[in-house]
Amino acid sequence: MAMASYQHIRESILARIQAGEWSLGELIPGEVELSKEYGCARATVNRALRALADEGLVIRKRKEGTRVCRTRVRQAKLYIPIIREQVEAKGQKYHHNLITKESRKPPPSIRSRLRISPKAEALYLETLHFADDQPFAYETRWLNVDAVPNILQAPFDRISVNEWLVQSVPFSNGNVAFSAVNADREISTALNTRVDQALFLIDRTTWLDDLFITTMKLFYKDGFQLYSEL
Amino acid sequence: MAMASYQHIRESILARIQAGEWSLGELIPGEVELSKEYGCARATVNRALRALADEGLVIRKRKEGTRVCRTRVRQAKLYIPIIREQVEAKGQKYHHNLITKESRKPPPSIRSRLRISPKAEALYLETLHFADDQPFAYETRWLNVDAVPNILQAPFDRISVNEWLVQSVPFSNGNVAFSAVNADREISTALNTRVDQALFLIDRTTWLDDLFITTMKLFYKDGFQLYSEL
DNA sequence: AATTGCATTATGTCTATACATATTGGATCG
DNA sequence: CGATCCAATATGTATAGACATAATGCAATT
Repeated sequence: MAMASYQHIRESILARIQAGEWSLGELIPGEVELSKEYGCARATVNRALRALADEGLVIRKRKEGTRVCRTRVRQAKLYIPIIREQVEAKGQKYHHNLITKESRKPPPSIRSRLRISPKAEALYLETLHFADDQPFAYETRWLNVDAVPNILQAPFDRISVNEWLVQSVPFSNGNVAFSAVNADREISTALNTRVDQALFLIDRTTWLDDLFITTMKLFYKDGFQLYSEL
Repeated sequence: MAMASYQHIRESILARIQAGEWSLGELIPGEVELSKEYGCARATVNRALRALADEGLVIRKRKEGTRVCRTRVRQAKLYIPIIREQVEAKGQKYHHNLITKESRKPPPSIRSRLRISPKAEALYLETLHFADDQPFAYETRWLNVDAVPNILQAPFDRISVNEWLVQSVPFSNGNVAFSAVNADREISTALNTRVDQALFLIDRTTWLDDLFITTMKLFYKDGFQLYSEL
Protein backbone atom coordinates (compact mmCIF):
# COMPACT_ATOMS: atom_id res chain seq x y z
CA MET A 1 0.00 0.00 0.00
CA ALA A 2 1.47 3.32 -1.02
CA MET A 3 -0.25 5.36 1.62
CA ALA A 4 -1.85 4.75 4.97
CA SER A 5 -5.59 5.12 5.10
CA TYR A 6 -5.48 8.10 7.43
CA GLN A 7 -3.25 9.76 4.85
CA HIS A 8 -5.80 9.00 2.17
CA ILE A 9 -8.52 10.53 4.26
CA ARG A 10 -6.36 13.55 5.00
CA GLU A 11 -5.73 14.10 1.29
CA SER A 12 -9.35 13.55 0.43
CA ILE A 13 -10.57 16.09 2.94
CA LEU A 14 -7.86 18.51 1.89
CA ALA A 15 -9.00 18.15 -1.72
CA ARG A 16 -12.58 18.75 -0.71
CA ILE A 17 -11.59 21.90 1.13
CA GLN A 18 -9.66 23.14 -1.87
CA ALA A 19 -12.53 22.26 -4.17
CA GLY A 20 -14.65 24.60 -2.07
CA GLU A 21 -17.02 21.96 -0.73
CA TRP A 22 -16.94 23.87 2.53
CA SER A 23 -16.14 27.55 2.41
CA LEU A 24 -13.60 29.27 4.60
CA GLY A 25 -14.68 29.32 8.22
CA GLU A 26 -17.39 26.74 7.71
CA LEU A 27 -17.91 23.65 9.85
CA ILE A 28 -17.06 20.36 8.21
CA PRO A 29 -18.87 17.14 9.19
CA GLY A 30 -18.07 15.54 12.54
CA GLU A 31 -15.71 12.65 13.06
CA VAL A 32 -18.52 10.12 13.42
CA GLU A 33 -20.19 11.15 10.18
CA LEU A 34 -16.91 11.16 8.27
CA SER A 35 -15.94 7.77 9.65
CA LYS A 36 -19.21 6.36 8.36
CA GLU A 37 -18.64 8.02 5.02
CA TYR A 38 -15.12 6.66 4.65
CA GLY A 39 -16.02 3.34 6.21
CA CYS A 40 -13.39 3.40 8.91
CA ALA A 41 -13.04 3.89 12.65
CA ARG A 42 -13.45 7.28 14.24
CA ALA A 43 -9.85 7.19 15.43
CA THR A 44 -8.68 7.10 11.84
CA VAL A 45 -10.65 10.16 10.87
CA ASN A 46 -9.44 11.76 14.07
CA ARG A 47 -5.86 11.25 13.09
CA ALA A 48 -6.44 12.68 9.63
CA LEU A 49 -8.16 15.76 11.03
CA ARG A 50 -5.50 16.21 13.68
CA ALA A 51 -2.88 16.17 10.95
CA LEU A 52 -4.77 18.89 9.08
CA ALA A 53 -5.07 20.87 12.28
CA ASP A 54 -1.33 20.58 12.92
CA GLU A 55 -0.73 21.98 9.47
CA GLY A 56 -2.95 24.91 10.27
CA LEU A 57 -5.60 24.08 7.67
CA VAL A 58 -8.48 23.52 10.05
CA ILE A 59 -9.25 24.59 13.59
CA ARG A 60 -10.81 22.12 15.96
CA LYS A 61 -12.71 22.86 19.15
CA ARG A 62 -14.45 20.57 21.52
CA LYS A 63 -18.16 20.54 21.22
CA GLU A 64 -18.01 23.03 18.39
CA GLY A 65 -16.43 20.87 15.71
CA THR A 66 -13.88 21.28 12.95
CA ARG A 67 -13.89 24.29 10.69
CA VAL A 68 -11.86 25.32 7.69
CA CYS A 69 -9.29 27.84 8.79
CA ARG A 70 -10.18 31.35 7.74
CA THR A 71 -7.03 33.28 8.41
CA ARG A 72 -4.68 30.67 7.15
CA VAL A 73 -1.81 31.07 9.52
CA ARG A 74 0.79 30.60 6.92
CA GLN A 75 3.32 28.62 8.81
CA ALA A 76 6.47 27.92 6.94
CA LYS A 77 8.73 25.26 8.30
CA LEU A 78 12.23 26.55 7.92
CA TYR A 79 15.13 24.21 8.06
CA ILE A 80 18.20 26.01 9.29
CA PRO A 81 20.95 23.70 8.15
CA ILE A 82 24.57 23.41 9.00
CA ILE A 83 26.49 25.83 6.82
CA ARG A 84 28.76 23.15 5.40
CA GLU A 85 25.72 21.23 4.20
CA GLN A 86 24.23 24.39 2.78
CA VAL A 87 27.34 24.97 0.72
CA GLU A 88 27.77 21.37 -0.33
CA ALA A 89 24.11 21.17 -1.33
CA LYS A 90 24.95 23.76 -3.97
CA GLY A 91 27.72 21.51 -5.20
CA GLN A 92 30.46 23.77 -3.90
CA LYS A 93 33.47 23.01 -1.79
CA TYR A 94 33.30 24.13 1.81
CA HIS A 95 35.98 25.30 4.14
CA HIS A 96 36.17 27.74 6.99
CA ASN A 97 38.60 29.99 8.70
CA LEU A 98 38.70 30.63 12.43
CA ILE A 99 39.63 34.28 12.75
CA THR A 100 39.29 34.95 16.45
CA LYS A 101 39.02 32.76 19.52
CA GLU A 102 39.49 34.37 22.87
CA SER A 103 37.93 34.82 26.27
CA ARG A 104 36.35 38.22 26.69
CA LYS A 105 33.97 40.13 28.84
CA PRO A 106 30.86 40.37 26.72
CA PRO A 107 29.41 43.82 26.04
CA PRO A 108 26.15 44.71 27.82
CA SER A 109 24.00 44.04 24.77
CA ILE A 110 25.20 40.46 24.70
CA ARG A 111 25.47 39.98 28.44
CA SER A 112 21.83 40.78 28.99
CA ARG A 113 20.69 38.03 26.72
CA LEU A 114 23.06 35.50 28.23
CA ARG A 115 21.54 35.65 31.69
CA ILE A 116 25.01 35.18 33.18
CA SER A 117 26.78 37.10 35.91
CA PRO A 118 28.08 40.58 35.14
CA LYS A 119 31.72 39.76 35.68
CA ALA A 120 31.82 36.43 33.89
CA GLU A 121 33.84 36.04 30.75
CA ALA A 122 32.73 34.16 27.70
CA LEU A 123 34.45 32.69 24.68
CA TYR A 124 34.25 34.91 21.64
CA LEU A 125 34.70 33.41 18.20
CA GLU A 126 34.74 34.79 14.69
CA THR A 127 34.53 32.43 11.76
CA LEU A 128 34.51 33.01 8.04
CA HIS A 129 32.79 30.35 5.94
CA PHE A 130 33.78 29.77 2.34
CA ALA A 131 32.09 28.23 -0.68
CA ASP A 132 34.53 27.34 -3.43
CA ASP A 133 37.09 29.66 -1.82
CA GLN A 134 34.66 32.57 -2.00
CA PRO A 135 33.42 34.08 1.26
CA PHE A 136 29.93 32.78 1.99
CA ALA A 137 29.05 33.82 5.52
CA TYR A 138 30.62 35.62 8.45
CA GLU A 139 29.87 34.37 11.92
CA THR A 140 30.35 35.99 15.31
CA ARG A 141 29.60 33.91 18.35
CA TRP A 142 29.61 34.08 22.14
CA LEU A 143 29.84 30.85 24.01
CA ASN A 144 29.39 29.91 27.65
CA VAL A 145 32.40 27.75 28.42
CA ASP A 146 30.93 26.57 31.72
CA ALA A 147 28.01 25.00 29.84
CA VAL A 148 30.24 23.22 27.39
CA PRO A 149 33.46 22.38 29.22
CA ASN A 150 34.92 20.05 26.63
CA ILE A 151 34.76 22.75 24.01
CA LEU A 152 38.35 23.67 24.72
CA GLN A 153 39.49 20.33 23.31
CA ALA A 154 37.36 20.61 20.18
CA PRO A 155 39.37 20.59 16.94
CA PHE A 156 38.10 23.82 15.45
CA ASP A 157 40.62 23.70 12.67
CA ARG A 158 38.83 20.68 11.24
CA ILE A 159 35.23 21.17 12.26
CA SER A 160 33.41 24.48 12.53
CA VAL A 161 32.08 25.72 15.86
CA ASN A 162 28.63 25.70 14.39
CA GLU A 163 28.82 22.06 13.43
CA TRP A 164 30.57 20.91 16.58
CA LEU A 165 27.89 22.46 18.74
CA VAL A 166 25.03 21.04 16.73
CA GLN A 167 26.47 17.56 16.93
CA SER A 168 27.67 17.59 20.50
CA VAL A 169 25.34 19.67 22.58
CA PRO A 170 21.65 19.08 23.04
CA PHE A 171 19.65 22.19 23.61
CA SER A 172 16.22 22.68 25.00
CA ASN A 173 15.15 26.04 23.69
CA GLY A 174 16.20 29.17 21.93
CA ASN A 175 15.14 31.74 19.41
CA VAL A 176 16.04 32.98 15.97
CA ALA A 177 15.52 36.31 14.33
CA PHE A 178 15.97 37.04 10.67
CA SER A 179 16.66 40.54 9.45
CA ALA A 180 18.53 42.65 6.93
CA VAL A 181 21.54 44.82 7.79
CA ASN A 182 23.94 47.02 5.92
CA ALA A 183 27.51 45.73 5.83
CA ASP A 184 29.91 47.78 7.90
CA ARG A 185 33.55 48.18 6.98
CA GLU A 186 34.76 45.10 8.83
CA ILE A 187 32.15 42.73 7.51
CA SER A 188 32.27 44.02 3.97
CA THR A 189 36.01 43.40 3.97
CA ALA A 190 35.60 39.91 5.28
CA LEU A 191 32.87 38.99 2.83
CA ASN A 192 34.49 40.85 -0.04
CA THR A 193 31.50 43.06 -0.77
CA ARG A 194 31.01 46.79 -0.82
CA VAL A 195 30.29 48.75 2.32
CA ASP A 196 26.53 49.20 2.76
CA GLN A 197 25.71 46.01 0.87
CA ALA A 198 22.47 44.56 2.22
CA LEU A 199 23.16 41.32 4.07
CA PHE A 200 20.84 38.65 5.34
CA LEU A 201 21.36 38.15 9.06
CA ILE A 202 20.42 35.23 11.26
CA ASP A 203 20.64 35.93 14.96
CA ARG A 204 20.24 32.87 17.15
CA THR A 205 20.53 32.17 20.86
CA THR A 206 20.16 28.81 22.56
CA TRP A 207 19.80 27.58 26.11
CA LEU A 208 19.68 24.27 27.88
CA ASP A 209 16.82 25.11 30.22
CA ASP A 210 18.12 28.23 31.94
CA LEU A 211 21.76 27.60 31.19
CA PHE A 212 22.99 29.84 28.42
CA ILE A 213 24.92 27.99 25.76
CA THR A 214 25.62 30.24 22.83
CA THR A 215 24.50 33.24 20.83
CA MET A 216 25.47 33.82 17.24
CA LYS A 217 25.12 36.28 14.43
CA LEU A 218 25.51 34.96 10.93
CA PHE A 219 25.95 37.45 8.09
CA TYR A 220 25.37 35.87 4.70
CA LYS A 221 27.04 37.15 1.58
CA ASP A 222 24.71 39.08 -0.73
CA GLY A 223 22.59 36.95 -3.01
CA PHE A 224 21.75 34.52 -0.28
CA GLN A 225 18.15 33.67 0.33
CA LEU A 226 16.32 31.40 2.67
CA TYR A 227 13.77 29.34 0.80
CA SER A 228 10.80 27.32 1.89
CA GLU A 229 7.89 25.50 0.31
CA LEU A 230 4.46 26.16 1.75
CA MET B 1 -5.68 16.84 34.63
CA ALA B 2 -3.50 19.58 33.25
CA MET B 3 -1.84 17.51 30.56
CA ALA B 4 -2.63 14.39 28.63
CA SER B 5 -0.56 11.38 29.53
CA TYR B 6 1.10 11.15 26.13
CA GLN B 7 2.22 14.73 26.67
CA HIS B 8 3.63 13.78 30.02
CA ILE B 9 5.54 10.93 28.47
CA ARG B 10 6.77 13.18 25.69
CA GLU B 11 8.09 15.70 28.18
CA SER B 12 9.62 13.02 30.33
CA ILE B 13 11.51 11.46 27.46
CA LEU B 14 12.55 14.88 26.22
CA ALA B 15 13.92 15.67 29.68
CA ARG B 16 15.78 12.37 29.75
CA ILE B 17 17.34 13.15 26.39
CA GLN B 18 18.39 16.57 27.58
CA ALA B 19 19.74 15.13 30.79
CA GLY B 20 22.00 13.01 28.63
CA GLU B 21 20.52 9.64 29.61
CA TRP B 22 21.05 8.60 26.01
CA SER B 23 23.75 10.35 24.04
CA LEU B 24 23.26 11.81 20.59
CA GLY B 25 22.68 9.12 18.00
CA GLU B 26 21.99 6.44 20.57
CA LEU B 27 19.00 4.08 20.54
CA ILE B 28 16.41 4.67 23.22
CA PRO B 29 14.28 1.83 24.62
CA GLY B 30 11.53 0.38 22.46
CA GLU B 31 7.87 1.22 22.69
CA VAL B 32 6.98 -1.95 24.58
CA GLU B 33 9.63 -1.40 27.20
CA LEU B 34 8.70 2.25 27.67
CA SER B 35 5.02 1.42 27.91
CA LYS B 36 5.79 -1.00 30.73
CA GLU B 37 7.97 1.58 32.41
CA TYR B 38 5.31 4.29 32.22
CA GLY B 39 2.49 1.85 32.89
CA CYS B 40 0.46 2.67 29.81
CA ALA B 41 -0.49 1.21 26.45
CA ARG B 42 2.01 1.02 23.63
CA ALA B 43 -0.15 3.37 21.55
CA THR B 44 0.36 6.09 24.11
CA VAL B 45 4.12 5.80 24.02
CA ASN B 46 3.87 5.62 20.25
CA ARG B 47 2.08 8.90 20.14
CA ALA B 48 4.64 10.55 22.39
CA LEU B 49 7.53 9.28 20.29
CA ARG B 50 5.81 10.26 17.06
CA ALA B 51 5.42 13.76 18.43
CA LEU B 52 9.13 13.91 19.21
CA ALA B 53 9.91 12.60 15.74
CA ASP B 54 7.71 15.27 14.17
CA GLU B 55 9.67 17.89 16.07
CA GLY B 56 12.88 16.48 14.69
CA LEU B 57 14.27 15.37 18.06
CA VAL B 58 14.40 11.66 17.36
CA ILE B 59 14.52 9.53 14.25
CA ARG B 60 12.46 6.39 14.05
CA LYS B 61 12.97 3.41 11.78
CA ARG B 62 11.14 0.14 11.58
CA LYS B 63 12.92 -2.75 13.12
CA GLU B 64 15.80 -0.50 14.08
CA GLY B 65 14.16 1.55 16.78
CA THR B 66 14.17 5.16 17.92
CA ARG B 67 17.37 7.12 18.26
CA VAL B 68 18.22 10.58 19.49
CA CYS B 69 18.75 12.84 16.53
CA ARG B 70 22.37 13.66 15.92
CA THR B 71 22.29 16.53 13.47
CA ARG B 72 19.39 18.34 14.95
CA VAL B 73 17.62 19.70 11.91
CA ARG B 74 16.75 22.98 13.42
CA GLN B 75 13.32 23.53 12.07
CA ALA B 76 11.78 26.82 12.95
CA LYS B 77 8.08 27.24 12.45
CA LEU B 78 7.58 30.68 11.05
CA TYR B 79 4.23 32.31 11.20
CA ILE B 80 3.81 34.75 8.37
CA PRO B 81 0.98 36.87 9.59
CA ILE B 82 -1.30 39.33 7.96
CA ILE B 83 0.42 42.69 7.98
CA ARG B 84 -2.40 44.45 9.76
CA GLU B 85 -2.13 41.95 12.60
CA GLN B 86 1.61 42.36 12.66
CA VAL B 87 1.22 46.10 13.13
CA GLU B 88 -1.61 45.88 15.62
CA ALA B 89 0.30 43.30 17.63
CA LYS B 90 2.85 46.04 18.27
CA GLY B 91 0.06 48.25 19.55
CA GLN B 92 0.18 50.54 16.54
CA LYS B 93 -2.54 51.75 14.26
CA TYR B 94 -2.68 50.20 10.81
CA HIS B 95 -3.73 51.63 7.53
CA HIS B 96 -2.70 51.12 3.96
CA ASN B 97 -2.56 53.00 0.71
CA LEU B 98 -3.24 51.45 -2.68
CA ILE B 99 -0.79 53.16 -5.00
CA THR B 100 -1.23 51.28 -8.24
CA LYS B 101 -3.87 48.92 -9.60
CA GLU B 102 -3.83 48.16 -13.27
CA SER B 103 -3.80 45.36 -15.81
CA ARG B 104 -0.38 44.87 -17.34
CA LYS B 105 1.66 42.43 -19.31
CA PRO B 106 4.03 41.00 -16.74
CA PRO B 107 7.78 41.15 -17.44
CA PRO B 108 9.49 37.88 -18.34
CA SER B 109 10.96 37.40 -14.89
CA ILE B 110 7.48 37.35 -13.43
CA ARG B 111 5.78 35.61 -16.32
CA SER B 112 8.00 32.56 -16.08
CA ARG B 113 7.03 31.91 -12.51
CA LEU B 114 3.34 32.39 -13.21
CA ARG B 115 3.11 29.51 -15.68
CA ILE B 116 0.58 31.51 -17.70
CA SER B 117 0.43 32.20 -21.41
CA PRO B 118 2.93 34.69 -22.87
CA LYS B 119 0.32 37.18 -24.00
CA ALA B 120 -1.90 37.11 -20.94
CA GLU B 121 -2.20 40.18 -18.80
CA ALA B 122 -2.26 40.18 -15.05
CA LEU B 123 -3.34 42.62 -12.39
CA TYR B 124 -0.46 44.59 -10.94
CA LEU B 125 -0.83 46.19 -7.52
CA GLU B 126 1.36 48.34 -5.35
CA THR B 127 0.45 48.87 -1.74
CA LEU B 128 2.08 50.83 1.03
CA HIS B 129 1.38 49.63 4.55
CA PHE B 130 1.55 52.01 7.50
CA ALA B 131 2.05 51.63 11.22
CA ASP B 132 1.02 54.71 13.19
CA ASP B 133 1.17 56.72 9.95
CA GLN B 134 4.78 55.71 9.41
CA PRO B 135 5.59 53.54 6.37
CA PHE B 136 5.98 49.94 7.48
CA ALA B 137 6.15 47.81 4.35
CA TYR B 138 5.96 48.21 0.60
CA GLU B 139 4.24 45.54 -1.39
CA THR B 140 4.26 44.77 -5.11
CA ARG B 141 1.99 42.07 -6.36
CA TRP B 142 0.94 40.28 -9.54
CA LEU B 143 -2.41 38.60 -9.53
CA ASN B 144 -4.10 36.20 -11.92
CA VAL B 145 -7.56 37.65 -12.38
CA ASP B 146 -8.87 34.48 -14.04
CA ALA B 147 -8.16 32.53 -10.89
CA VAL B 148 -9.92 35.03 -8.68
CA PRO B 149 -12.72 36.54 -10.74
CA ASN B 150 -14.54 38.30 -7.94
CA ILE B 151 -11.43 40.26 -7.05
CA LEU B 152 -12.61 43.14 -9.16
CA GLN B 153 -15.46 43.77 -6.72
CA ALA B 154 -13.25 43.61 -3.66
CA PRO B 155 -13.21 46.82 -1.62
CA PHE B 156 -9.48 47.46 -1.61
CA ASP B 157 -9.92 50.84 -0.06
CA ARG B 158 -11.08 49.19 3.13
CA ILE B 159 -9.25 45.88 3.14
CA SER B 160 -5.75 45.23 1.85
CA VAL B 161 -5.13 42.90 -1.07
CA ASN B 162 -3.04 40.76 1.19
CA GLU B 163 -5.80 40.33 3.70
CA TRP B 164 -8.56 39.86 1.16
CA LEU B 165 -6.70 37.08 -0.55
CA VAL B 166 -5.84 35.28 2.65
CA GLN B 167 -9.45 35.34 3.76
CA SER B 168 -11.13 34.59 0.47
CA VAL B 169 -8.96 32.27 -1.53
CA PRO B 170 -7.80 28.85 -0.48
CA PHE B 171 -4.45 27.83 -1.86
CA SER B 172 -2.83 24.50 -2.17
CA ASN B 173 0.84 25.24 -2.48
CA GLY B 174 3.46 27.90 -2.87
CA ASN B 175 6.86 29.01 -1.76
CA VAL B 176 8.52 31.81 0.16
CA ALA B 177 12.00 33.17 0.04
CA PHE B 178 13.52 35.55 2.55
CA SER B 179 16.43 37.74 1.63
CA ALA B 180 18.03 41.14 2.08
CA VAL B 181 18.09 43.84 -0.60
CA ASN B 182 19.31 47.40 -0.89
CA ALA B 183 16.56 49.96 -1.27
CA ASP B 184 16.43 51.55 -4.71
CA ARG B 185 15.28 55.11 -5.25
CA GLU B 186 11.60 54.28 -5.64
CA ILE B 187 11.33 52.05 -2.59
CA SER B 188 13.43 54.27 -0.38
CA THR B 189 11.12 57.15 -1.19
CA ALA B 190 8.03 55.12 -0.43
CA LEU B 191 9.38 53.81 2.84
CA ASN B 192 11.01 57.07 3.79
CA THR B 193 14.50 55.65 4.20
CA ARG B 194 17.78 56.41 2.54
CA VAL B 195 18.77 54.85 -0.75
CA ASP B 196 20.81 51.70 -0.18
CA GLN B 197 19.20 51.00 3.17
CA ALA B 198 19.17 47.24 3.77
CA LEU B 199 15.60 45.94 3.65
CA PHE B 200 14.14 42.61 4.61
CA LEU B 201 12.33 41.08 1.66
CA ILE B 202 9.70 38.36 1.58
CA ASP B 203 9.00 36.95 -1.86
CA ARG B 204 6.03 34.63 -2.02
CA THR B 205 4.14 32.87 -4.79
CA THR B 206 1.03 30.74 -4.42
CA TRP B 207 -0.94 28.35 -6.61
CA LEU B 208 -4.15 26.41 -6.39
CA ASP B 209 -2.83 23.17 -7.81
CA ASP B 210 -1.43 24.31 -11.15
CA LEU B 211 -3.44 27.47 -11.33
CA PHE B 212 -1.32 30.51 -10.56
CA ILE B 213 -2.92 32.84 -8.06
CA THR B 214 -0.48 35.50 -6.98
CA THR B 215 3.12 36.45 -6.49
CA MET B 216 4.24 39.17 -4.14
CA LYS B 217 7.30 40.99 -2.95
CA LEU B 218 7.12 42.62 0.45
CA PHE B 219 9.83 45.10 1.42
CA TYR B 220 9.87 45.80 5.12
CA LYS B 221 11.08 49.06 6.54
CA ASP B 222 14.49 48.85 8.18
CA GLY B 223 14.47 47.62 11.74
CA PHE B 224 12.03 44.86 10.95
CA GLN B 225 12.87 41.35 11.97
CA LEU B 226 11.16 38.03 11.71
CA TYR B 227 11.28 36.25 15.03
CA SER B 228 10.71 32.68 16.04
CA GLU B 229 11.12 30.49 19.10
CA LEU B 230 12.87 27.19 18.68
C1' DA C 1 -34.98 38.18 34.87
C1' DA C 2 -30.99 36.08 36.44
C1' DT C 3 -28.77 32.14 37.97
C1' DT C 4 -27.84 27.48 38.44
C1' DG C 5 -27.68 22.93 36.87
C1' DC C 6 -28.04 19.20 33.66
C1' DA C 7 -28.19 16.73 29.39
C1' DT C 8 -26.08 16.86 24.98
C1' DT C 9 -22.55 16.88 21.78
C1' DA C 10 -18.05 16.81 19.37
C1' DT C 11 -13.51 16.37 20.03
C1' DG C 12 -9.52 14.53 23.09
C1' DT C 13 -7.35 10.76 24.94
C1' DC C 14 -6.54 5.99 26.33
C1' DT C 15 -6.59 0.86 26.13
C1' DA C 16 -6.19 -3.74 24.26
C1' DT C 17 -5.67 -6.14 20.30
C1' DA C 18 -4.48 -7.20 15.74
C1' DC C 19 -2.25 -7.16 11.54
C1' DA C 20 1.15 -4.72 8.24
C1' DT C 21 5.76 -3.69 6.91
C1' DA C 22 10.59 -2.93 6.81
C1' DT C 23 14.92 -4.70 8.15
C1' DT C 24 18.25 -7.39 10.33
C1' DG C 25 20.70 -11.51 11.11
C1' DG C 26 21.06 -16.13 11.21
C1' DA C 27 19.99 -20.64 9.12
C1' DT C 28 19.81 -23.25 5.10
C1' DC C 29 21.09 -24.89 0.80
C1' DG C 30 23.42 -24.91 -3.60
C1' DC D 1 31.63 -19.33 0.14
C1' DG D 2 27.73 -17.00 -1.37
C1' DA D 3 23.06 -16.52 -2.34
C1' DT D 4 18.51 -17.18 -0.64
C1' DC D 5 14.99 -17.74 2.60
C1' DC D 6 12.85 -17.21 7.03
C1' DA D 7 12.11 -15.97 11.76
C1' DA D 8 12.45 -12.30 14.87
C1' DT D 9 11.73 -7.63 15.93
C1' DA D 10 10.41 -2.67 16.34
C1' DT D 11 7.71 0.51 14.51
C1' DG D 12 3.35 1.75 11.64
C1' DT D 13 -1.37 1.59 11.23
C1' DA D 14 -6.15 0.30 12.20
C1' DT D 15 -10.19 -1.09 15.12
C1' DA D 16 -13.75 -1.02 18.72
C1' DG D 17 -14.88 0.54 22.84
C1' DA D 18 -14.50 3.53 26.79
C1' DC D 19 -14.19 7.54 29.51
C1' DA D 20 -12.67 12.63 29.82
C1' DT D 21 -13.46 17.37 28.88
C1' DA D 22 -15.12 21.65 27.11
C1' DA D 23 -18.87 24.26 25.56
C1' DT D 24 -23.58 24.95 24.39
C1' DG D 25 -28.23 25.57 25.18
C1' DC D 26 -32.25 24.41 27.42
C1' DA D 27 -34.75 23.77 31.77
C1' DA D 28 -35.63 24.40 36.36
C1' DT D 29 -35.07 27.22 40.18
C1' DT D 30 -34.56 31.36 42.78
